Amino acid sequence: MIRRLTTSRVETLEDELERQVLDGRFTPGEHLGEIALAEEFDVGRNTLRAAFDGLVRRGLLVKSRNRGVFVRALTAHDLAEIYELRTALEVQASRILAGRRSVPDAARSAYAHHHRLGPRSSQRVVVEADLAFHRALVVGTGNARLTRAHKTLEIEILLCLAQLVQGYASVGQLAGEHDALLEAIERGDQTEAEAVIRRHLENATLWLIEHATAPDEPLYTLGRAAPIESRDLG
Amino acid sequence: MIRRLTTSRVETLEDELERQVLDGRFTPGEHLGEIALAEEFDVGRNTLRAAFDGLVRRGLLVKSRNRGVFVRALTAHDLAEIYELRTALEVQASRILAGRRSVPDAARSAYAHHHRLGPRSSQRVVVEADLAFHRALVVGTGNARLTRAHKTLEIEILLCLAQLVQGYASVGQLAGEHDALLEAIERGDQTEAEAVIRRHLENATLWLIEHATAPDEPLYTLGRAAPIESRDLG
DNA sequence: GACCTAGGATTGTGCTACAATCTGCTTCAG
DNA sequence: CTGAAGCAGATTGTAGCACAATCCTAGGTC
Repeated sequence: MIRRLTTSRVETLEDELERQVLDGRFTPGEHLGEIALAEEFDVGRNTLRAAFDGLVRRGLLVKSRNRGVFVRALTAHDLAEIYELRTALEVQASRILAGRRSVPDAARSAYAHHHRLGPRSSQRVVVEADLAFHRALVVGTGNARLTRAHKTLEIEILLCLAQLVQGYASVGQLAGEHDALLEAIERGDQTEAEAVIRRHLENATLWLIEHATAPDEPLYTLGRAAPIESRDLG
Repeated sequence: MIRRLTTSRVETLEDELERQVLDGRFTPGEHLGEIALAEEFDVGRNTLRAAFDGLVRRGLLVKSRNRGVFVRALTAHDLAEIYELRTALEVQASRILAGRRSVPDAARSAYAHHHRLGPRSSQRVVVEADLAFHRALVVGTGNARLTRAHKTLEIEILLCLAQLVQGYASVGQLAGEHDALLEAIERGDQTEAEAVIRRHLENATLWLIEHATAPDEPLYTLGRAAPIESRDLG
């Protein structure tokens, strides 16, 4: 794989903004002004706008013509949508892997790492370990498009966790289900693998929605209201 | 649903470029120069670049730093990837619909429209009718993210058809399988619905790959070679 | 209280300038 | 003749300005 030696200003900015949004620097629905931010990051307005575009397409921001971009405010409904799509992707990945009877090495080590975590680990670490396991399954298929779609979802999941859910399922519960999945894949049992991952994600959905703090409607901030519709998710 | 009254220049340009690429104005791998195209469409370089960005993220173009954008050259491998992802999405959609025992009205009328086509219909019409049926299923779930992902794939499928497959499966074959799917959804039989759509798409994949003209490697045009890697699909 | 209007603020778009980088050609050593 | 090094031209990357288009708010009128 060929890698570029330099990264463009836009990409750097995009990553930095993503980090700040996921870290909760901005409140959900907050308006991001071009001029102030371009000045803060010391980039041109063009560059900032390009970075905005990227984050809009990744679902972290929403854009409203002539009003600017806003931090996406997610709802329990979004959570449900995200997990439906996630289920679609991971079911397919599990079936593909089971069809080959091959558990990716990365998935095995991600499983071990996750399983090793104790109850004292921070939520951040647990979440990342859990996601890493699931990611490894998808990446293991070798399908770049499947992987890209999953990556987009991961980011949205992190945004959900930042905005409307605190806490996370216990390591023990998750690891048990992960184990069952790996076992089914190893046996080449596609039907069972699908059933296991489906149940696993359904459990996760129920848990998350139950622990979601926000109602079904987004929380608007004072001042400018977040837009109703964005072009790419409408 | 709220719609904007005006469309931005970037969006217009993006749609126009998409149309031209799918219509085969450019050859796969062809380099698109900023200055010439900005002049042709009578827009600023900024605007054109924004449109490029959109098409890159939609997978129609690939971008290479300091070299510009190129028309994406698809291969049989891409075709396989696309259909794996498509299967993931449509399986999930079928299951959701079967879980509700509800066939969307749009799917029913799309089915009727497609079924009504004769052997004299142009390929373009048949393809669009077939896609419309599948699209209706996904849209019918009401999941905007599922829908968005599917829409992206539709565009890539059209690009595949333009670049490396001629012809299309017969209406009779497809309609029969569509009918079986609707029937399973109506009965609320999730397992059967999944099995039917899986088989249907697998058949389609095999047919397409068999009829693909290009080998597994992309065809490069003379002059500037298309880039190896793009950021979003790497 | 509902509606209309003016003003201020922000984004949308085009243009120019210059830096960064890639590509291809020329040159030169072996 | 082959291949590496370096130079020159062309294209993209980024910043900054100017002005048009649009939106939001506030204030006034009925």
